[in-house]
Amino acid sequence: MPDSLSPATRAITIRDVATLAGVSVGTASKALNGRGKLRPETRERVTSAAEELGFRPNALARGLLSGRTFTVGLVTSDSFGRFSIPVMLGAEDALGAGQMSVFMCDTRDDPIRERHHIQTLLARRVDGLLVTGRRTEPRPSIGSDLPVPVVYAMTQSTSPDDLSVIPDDVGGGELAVRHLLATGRERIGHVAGPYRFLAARQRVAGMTKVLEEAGLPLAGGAPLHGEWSEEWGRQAADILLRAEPDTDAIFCGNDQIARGVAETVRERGRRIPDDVALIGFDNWEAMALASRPPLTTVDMSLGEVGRIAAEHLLAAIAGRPTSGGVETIPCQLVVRESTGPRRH
Amino acid sequence: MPDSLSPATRAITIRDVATLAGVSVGTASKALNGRGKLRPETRERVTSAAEELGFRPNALARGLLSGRTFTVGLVTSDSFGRFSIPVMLGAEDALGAGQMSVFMCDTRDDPIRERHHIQTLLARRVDGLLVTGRRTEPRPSIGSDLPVPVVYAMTQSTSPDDLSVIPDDVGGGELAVRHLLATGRERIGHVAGPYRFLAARQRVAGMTKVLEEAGLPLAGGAPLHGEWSEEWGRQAADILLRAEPDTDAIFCGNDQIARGVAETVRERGRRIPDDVALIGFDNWEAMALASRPPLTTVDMSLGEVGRIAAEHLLAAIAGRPTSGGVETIPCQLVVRESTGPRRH
DNA sequence: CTGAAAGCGCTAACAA
DNA sequence: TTGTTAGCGCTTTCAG
Repeated sequence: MPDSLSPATRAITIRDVATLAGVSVGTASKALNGRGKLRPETRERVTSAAEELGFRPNALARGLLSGRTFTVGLVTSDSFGRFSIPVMLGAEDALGAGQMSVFMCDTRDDPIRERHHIQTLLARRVDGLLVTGRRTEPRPSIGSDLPVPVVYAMTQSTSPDDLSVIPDDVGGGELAVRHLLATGRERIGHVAGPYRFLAARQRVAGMTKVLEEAGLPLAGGAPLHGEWSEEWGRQAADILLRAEPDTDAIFCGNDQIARGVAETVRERGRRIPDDVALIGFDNWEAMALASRPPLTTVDMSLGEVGRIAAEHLLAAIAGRPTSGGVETIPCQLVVRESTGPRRH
Repeated sequence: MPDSLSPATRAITIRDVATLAGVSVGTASKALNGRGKLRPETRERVTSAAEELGFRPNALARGLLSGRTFTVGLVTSDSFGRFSIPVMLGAEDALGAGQMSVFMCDTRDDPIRERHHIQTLLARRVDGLLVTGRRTEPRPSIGSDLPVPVVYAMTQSTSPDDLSVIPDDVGGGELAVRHLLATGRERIGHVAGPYRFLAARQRVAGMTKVLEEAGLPLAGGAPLHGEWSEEWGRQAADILLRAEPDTDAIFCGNDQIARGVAETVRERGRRIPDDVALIGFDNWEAMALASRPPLTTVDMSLGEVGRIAAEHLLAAIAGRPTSGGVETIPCQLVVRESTGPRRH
């Protein structure tokens, strides 16, 4: 029975190309890879034969031979969520430039699944692994004796031997408050995310540092910790404005909180930013732009986090490993209409 | 010089296992794969040798030999966006169950990049391709003579020979309006997304069908088309309520529009849902839950879309292809507080 | 029941 | 300059 119609036709091999060009496979290989000494005309014959047949070398065979597959595994515990996606895009960018393909695996926060995925990826002989997460909290290392380099992005390993790349939340907090100070605010409050989040605590730390340098107290005395939600923003704004009616700026733990705060501030008849300036965190555009007014916010440069992590991984794969430790990527201030000078 | 410390040590091969077990590689292979007839004791010796060495068969070698790699390529033009992600998760679910690993590629909407990614994936000998998008609009086929099966998810191919799986937007529109009718509404308006989106037009079609069946006119006479934004929702609600002050329900093209509509409705002193019921589309939880009140909405079951598409792909890979055409996946109504009976 | 050998598609030595 | 050969790690005949 003949190999029927279309989708089952055998793939083109270099032997087909060699035959069509009237040379041996070895010669064809050299011609296609620009190796060795060949008569230009021969090279040309092979090239066009390959072109004509639509030849694409079998990556499996190459990988088997060379020990390099030009693939990396991207293991995420964030179910491709809001934070890991920009990280992945940045990583894909850097890896794509290096001709690497990416295996994506979602662990659903399950250590068993994680181990299984890593085993599978190693069996596929990936050249390296990128581990991403949703939170910057330290997590257990995926292993210290793996046969390929590993870089953590948007999450950090508890092991100091591993390399982790995360956003600089402390710096982000500093950036936010410096901006508020620069626009003349002096009674600044802070509505934070849950205390159990490292990111929330670090943003507080950055803020505190800048306020202390400026010799200013925090409006309300202490940061208000709650959920990362608009609802919490609404509640907290109520609490804060009741306790400190002359608050003239509020730094919010994320954009959702900021949006909730904005609603309450407006409902209480204060103008933004004329009476109260507002700054968020994350630069989640769907939130920040739809808020009234659009939010000034801190962007964590997640694409950069992914890109840098991927570049470290590529370097390690190329035999130039970065030593272990945590690398933080600076945040960027994105100024919109919710901050500006006071107007009475 | 000895093979130094950890990360560069050669991977374990089946030959190592065979040697340790004191058998030939052929025997080891049979033992590990449960093939042929072996003395149980031999099988056991091999198994534990493999265990001891932490042997993982080289997937490249297997793929080279068998012609099956147990990988698929997932090509997205949505930059891992809000719509393609749930689709991918659903797909990964189905594929993972089939022991398939997934190569992720983002085309950034660039046909050149797309072709390049597909070539690369084919060179890697993926067993199949999944193409996803952000819009349900027909798009050019990625090719009719590819050596592997292809399924489109959350986007459709212009070619009737290709299989596409998309959400049933018409049905979603019907679902929404039927729910409004069931809660006793009779003056229903519609704030839609941009007319250039197929999804927007299909939701209108579903709505129209149900209203006609019920013999009711559309409040405002025609759907109001605009951007998929809160801002448009605010504007459109103003227009609609001015033109038809006794509107008692508004079906919105998506959750962002609904949220904008909600704000305006409240600002104009109407209660939701007592005076005006509101229903959104997408079930984007960050939006739908933060809206006041939380939005009843239509969920497109994107996870299902991805899962079903992946299952068709697996079936095709297994030699049982589904014939070409478009398969639509039903939407689900998610009832929250923005709809309910009228109360005067 | 087990071992030896061939071969998947490719590249790199070595011969011619 | 080109062809031949060996071998990457594995599975699968086919002998023993």
